[in-house]
Amino acid sequence: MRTYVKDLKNFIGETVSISGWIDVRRDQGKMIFLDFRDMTGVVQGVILPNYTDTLEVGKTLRKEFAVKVEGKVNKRPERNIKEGILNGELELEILDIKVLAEAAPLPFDISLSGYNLELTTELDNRAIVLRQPKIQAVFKVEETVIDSFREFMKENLFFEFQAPSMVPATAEGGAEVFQIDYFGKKAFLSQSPQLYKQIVMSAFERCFTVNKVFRAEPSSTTRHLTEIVSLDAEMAFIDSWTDVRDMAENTVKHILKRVEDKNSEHLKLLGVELPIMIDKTPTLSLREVQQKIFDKFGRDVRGEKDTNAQDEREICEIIKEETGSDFVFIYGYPTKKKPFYVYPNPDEPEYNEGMDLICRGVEWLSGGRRINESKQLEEHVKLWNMDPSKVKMFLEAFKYGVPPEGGFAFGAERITMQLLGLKNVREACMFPRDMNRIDERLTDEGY
RNA sequence: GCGGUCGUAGCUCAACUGGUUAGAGCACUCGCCUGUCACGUGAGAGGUUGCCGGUUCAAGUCCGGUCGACCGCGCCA
Repeated sequence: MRTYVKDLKNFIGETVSISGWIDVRRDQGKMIFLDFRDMTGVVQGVILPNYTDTLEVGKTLRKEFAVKVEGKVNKRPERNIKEGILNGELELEILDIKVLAEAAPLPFDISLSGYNLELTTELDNRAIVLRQPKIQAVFKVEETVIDSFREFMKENLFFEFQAPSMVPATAEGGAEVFQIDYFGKKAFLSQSPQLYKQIVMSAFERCFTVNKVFRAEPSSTTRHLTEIVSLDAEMAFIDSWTDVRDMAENTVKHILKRVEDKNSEHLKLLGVELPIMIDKTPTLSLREVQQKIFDKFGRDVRGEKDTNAQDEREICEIIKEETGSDFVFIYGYPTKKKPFYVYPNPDEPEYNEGMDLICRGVEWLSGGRRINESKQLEEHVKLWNMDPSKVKMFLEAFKYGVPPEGGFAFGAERITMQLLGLKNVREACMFPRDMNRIDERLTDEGY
């Protein structure tokens, strides 16, 4: 019967069997200390001087050997108690060790304190690095982000569906897409489930999807990947785009709360403070944002059709100072600058009711109200120079009574990156794909 | 795609304005060590300084090219 390392405190005085990896070996000559790590934690084991056979085995053990250990759970002598760590008050008196698998010498230090790699080394050695506690912490936080998104959506009666990854034509026209050979014909990898979630919304009222999307942007930056996890939501029967904003805000709030609750140990390990979302997240129009940047920094971006990276950093700085919020919603972009389905403000049709949520200078989420009227939608398709036959199924959905609606989407990797203050989105993605890497580095000669 | 910075041991880094045999920590190998917890300690092994060419009495260091990395911008959600 296997005992998990985290439960050892319930077995003081008893003999147990644990399985795990050797974290560290500290060889004292006549006695050997071994730290064992399983998925639940770490415990110190000791081979005492009178176990001569086991000591022989102990001499041959190295880091990361997978082992099965029989031992007696003892309270530590008073002077050897380590405060504040798991199993600091106990240790395992090792009776027998069976090697399940030997490990080659590690190419670098993966211990908690010794780990220090360049990003490219980290990615070139992903399989090994995944054993490092801080790296594991990042992905456990990401797991919570995705779980809690799903959880909040379901609490609010959103229906989860699976969006397709292979699509017939570019959905929005904007971003670059990957073309695939589809039985000798052209198909594409989906860059967004946008049109599908609107179709599903038209029948299910509220829906969401967690799925992979692909972008062939030739963008080599700290926040672009070619394959990302998109968290998408869409809801019908809204009164205003602000209903969508509120839902987005509450979703993010829920995610922050869950991460705080479930990952406190991981956050501590990574030494990060979560961004602060105040009760009512400040909401500004694009023009208000540009005016504020002008007033504060004297940099005139008034009249620009969108925010750039510097604008986003500066407006976050201003809002943080004014309100304490790390988040800000920006709405009211030039209609022509956004996709065809975004709803134009009826009072001022050259501006739309699309919105972005910016946090600490980086975009987290985008969304807004969509056009729900069939005729207006068809007009926009023409105005955007799109071929109506390419979005036939989409347009059809809107012919049969679709109420005012909207939605939002965000990237799981970017959120994780931002939550944890990571400098590069690749750190928030277990197997990142970018222009120069698909697990292996891509070169002109190979692959 | 453009610009900046960089490329030295398995990993992380050092080597002042060009100047002896390119160093350190960790990891690795062989010893010593009965309370360590990043154990300590003695010794050893490990390098075509990314690659190609050039300048110079002399190049890790300077120049040109090339490949690669990181950062910023552009593009993009």
